[in-house]
Amino acid sequence: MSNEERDPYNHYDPFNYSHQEMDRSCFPFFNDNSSSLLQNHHHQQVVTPQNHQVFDSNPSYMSFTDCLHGSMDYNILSRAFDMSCSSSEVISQIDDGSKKAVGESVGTSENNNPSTPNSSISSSSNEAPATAAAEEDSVKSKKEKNPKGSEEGDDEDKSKKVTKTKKKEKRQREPRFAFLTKSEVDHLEDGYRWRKYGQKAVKNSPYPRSYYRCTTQKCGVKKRVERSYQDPSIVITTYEGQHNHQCPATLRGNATGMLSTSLLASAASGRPSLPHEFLTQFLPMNHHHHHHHQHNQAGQQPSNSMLYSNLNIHNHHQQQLQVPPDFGLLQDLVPSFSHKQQLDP
DNA sequence: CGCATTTGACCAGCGC
DNA sequence: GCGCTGGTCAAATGCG
Repeated sequence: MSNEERDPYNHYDPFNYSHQEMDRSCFPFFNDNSSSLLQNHHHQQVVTPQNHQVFDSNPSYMSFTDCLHGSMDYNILSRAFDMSCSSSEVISQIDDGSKKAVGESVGTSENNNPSTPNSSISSSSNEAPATAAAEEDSVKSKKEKNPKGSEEGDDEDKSKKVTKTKKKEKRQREPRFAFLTKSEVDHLEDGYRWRKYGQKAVKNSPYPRSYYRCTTQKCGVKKRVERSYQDPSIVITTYEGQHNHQCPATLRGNATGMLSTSLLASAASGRPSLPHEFLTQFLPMNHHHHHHHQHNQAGQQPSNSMLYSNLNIHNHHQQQLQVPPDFGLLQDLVPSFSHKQQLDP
């Protein structure tokens, strides 16, 4: 009780992304009519952000923006963002830094792949190889309750301890970013295959939050999907981690794929960090009108509308947008995303 | 039969 | 230390 009152983020904070740093960037989505992949939506709203408060933040944190800038040609991005979008409108896109001490126990995506502890993922992020191991450990400790993990039962105790220690130092999680989408369906098609692994009720919200994991073997990307309780027409999707594989939809070879490919290529030329993730995630998202029905309870292909965007790109120094306490109110968020603070001198 | 979802239990972090 | 909360696990179940 007092809990909520005290915590300014509590009214919202659907993903508790960083109670600290958060990069709230919005950007125009790939919205190119020319790319047949996108069906034009009649009511496309493009909102611009506003009410942004900018904070200078800790150096260890790399904002989404920074990543973008650092690893890829801005022109490409700009161009991409210039295109108009498909059936859904991105209302806002929020980048969450990697930090996060919040109640995320394990959270990191890699830990899902005990089979490939040091998968490509680890190399791409700020995490050391040891990290993966640590996560693996943590998983093990968790599993101790079930008898099946007989493999290395001996190490369990050991693992537990180690886990604890490592966990402490680690604490860093995969960078995440979220965006709001106006959609009737909860789980939007984004070209990847996801398996739902959990669902929880969201505090103060009648809508549950669903947890998904990329089904690709070595890929540990996760995403959370929930509907805004403030505006039920808005779906909040949070991605975490980076895919270490191609988007299945892309492989099919379509316009979107091409687009994504080129973008990815540029991304690859630099740091394979967030941008990559970002792009791989979003691009496919726009062509989801493609049948490719998924195991989605909302199998219908809807009229999602991506609203949103605003990419704050600052090359000079690390600039982060931290979400002000009231950011939590979606109500504020959405409508007020009408302009974003321009930091440019 | 294989894979995805459902769902209650479990766990870790945090505030009190 | 306790309770709350978010996140995850995994058995059961559903579905093609």
